[in-house]
Amino acid sequence: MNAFQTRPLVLQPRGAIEPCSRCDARSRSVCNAIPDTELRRLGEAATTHTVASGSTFVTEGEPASAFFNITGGSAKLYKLLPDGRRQITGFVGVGHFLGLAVSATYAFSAEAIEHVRYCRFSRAKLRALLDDFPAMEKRLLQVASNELVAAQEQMLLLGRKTARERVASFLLAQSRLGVICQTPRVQFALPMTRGDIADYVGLTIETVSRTLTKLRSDGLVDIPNATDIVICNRPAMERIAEGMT
Amino acid sequence: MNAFQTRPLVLQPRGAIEPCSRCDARSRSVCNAIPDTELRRLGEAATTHTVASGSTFVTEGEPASAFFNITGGSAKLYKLLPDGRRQITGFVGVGHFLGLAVSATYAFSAEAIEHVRYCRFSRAKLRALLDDFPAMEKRLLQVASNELVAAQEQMLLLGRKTARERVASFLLAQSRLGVICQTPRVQFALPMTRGDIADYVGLTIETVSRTLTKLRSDGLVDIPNATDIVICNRPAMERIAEGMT
DNA sequence: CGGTCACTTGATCGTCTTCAATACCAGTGG
DNA sequence: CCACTGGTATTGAAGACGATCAAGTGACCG
Repeated sequence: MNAFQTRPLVLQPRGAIEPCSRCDARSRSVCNAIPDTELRRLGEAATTHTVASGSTFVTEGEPASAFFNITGGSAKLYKLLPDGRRQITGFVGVGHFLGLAVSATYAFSAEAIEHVRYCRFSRAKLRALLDDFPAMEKRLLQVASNELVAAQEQMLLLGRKTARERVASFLLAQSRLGVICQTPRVQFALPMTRGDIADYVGLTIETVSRTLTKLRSDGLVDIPNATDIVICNRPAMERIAEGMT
Repeated sequence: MNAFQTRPLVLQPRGAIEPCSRCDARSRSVCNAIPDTELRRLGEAATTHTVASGSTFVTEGEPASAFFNITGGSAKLYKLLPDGRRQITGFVGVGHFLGLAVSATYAFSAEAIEHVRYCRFSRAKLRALLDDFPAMEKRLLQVASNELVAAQEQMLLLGRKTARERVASFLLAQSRLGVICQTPRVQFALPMTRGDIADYVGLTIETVSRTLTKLRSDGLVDIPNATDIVICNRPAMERIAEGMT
């Protein structure tokens, strides 16, 4: 289940090639708490990196030396049990901030599922930034609060929902992120594999696959290919996701 | 499963009877980010309340008008599905801070499992406090980060662990909070019911009960009565909790 | 084309749930 | 003192949902 792990390849001073002022992630990330006039400070605190799909760029249990801000692509965060069982705790995209843990080691691993670009802040430099820009700390607290709410929602899914409800909930959540076209039907892409979905919603690959085909045969979704999904009947899907069937 | 809901009974200005300087919770809560000289500010921002066991003092979906700081007793936080399925997302005790959600409504309900005392801060007053004491905001961010780590651990439990592993993990986590006596054996109390435990670890009451008796017959725990637990073999329990059986 | 990989589909199995009965304990009132 | 009650926990038997094991399909790529 775990792809062969490679290390990040590129490493450059942040401001050199792609200043924060032109960053795709800025509008969606905590960085927008820092005023335009101070963007150089921000740029100088970070280094940019890119990793290929399948690369692990954060490893659970290793010393938590830095924080990360995703500026391109998407990744999965996960925890492992010693025998290899895996729980994906979240998928993260552009603008997401990683590694806030207070403890000395990372509590999760992160692996790119698409080519990922990110900024890396050492603990010390982020600390200095936060001290100078309390607004950024406020934003981080907001972000963390929202993630906590999402985590509780996911606990409800993992602890109490059926396979059908889990898959429906997952599809709806994904549809809210990356919509491709929005007629009455809502189409969007699933950048992750069935195995990733399974490890996220606490099922097996086979059950995810079977559940998707069942949803299709029930006329609730369309699956033009393995990576694209169309929700044909959103209200019905929402009822399913909440267990109201 | 949900007890009849009553409303909080007592409501008094915080400083009037029990100043923050003598608060049991202070050392364990975010309040300790506020210097002694400013404690009056803190006291005036809050009102104190007490609720009996079984009372719901935060309700999912209602307008999120305030934040809470537990100063006595313990409570459970949970989410419900429309058909009554319940997921307890956490048990909280003295010093715990509740209600950080950014959204307009509470994302969870809170019900006392022992007689609970708490301080209530209106959003506006907490906002003012945080603006004046950035150290408190820093502490909140730390707390939120730690809770996020705990939430991920719980996702691993709910998504990937067996019944035996879940119960063992739960007992170990509880043992780290309220130890009564610590010989080689570790005894502690479980203030919550079997039903609460079940809804926390994503099982049924029956499975929790059966699993506990199995752990006892395996000589791993002792169960002098329904509310007390003794872990007889902690290393073995830790291996079980991590799936290394 | 052969190989790999992701996905799908089928058949069987096992863990946990469900349903049901019983035990237990504290509180209440005859 | 004891029967009665309501809530909680334990235990047993049967059943279901999802896991596991296994085979087959299709896309992509050297």
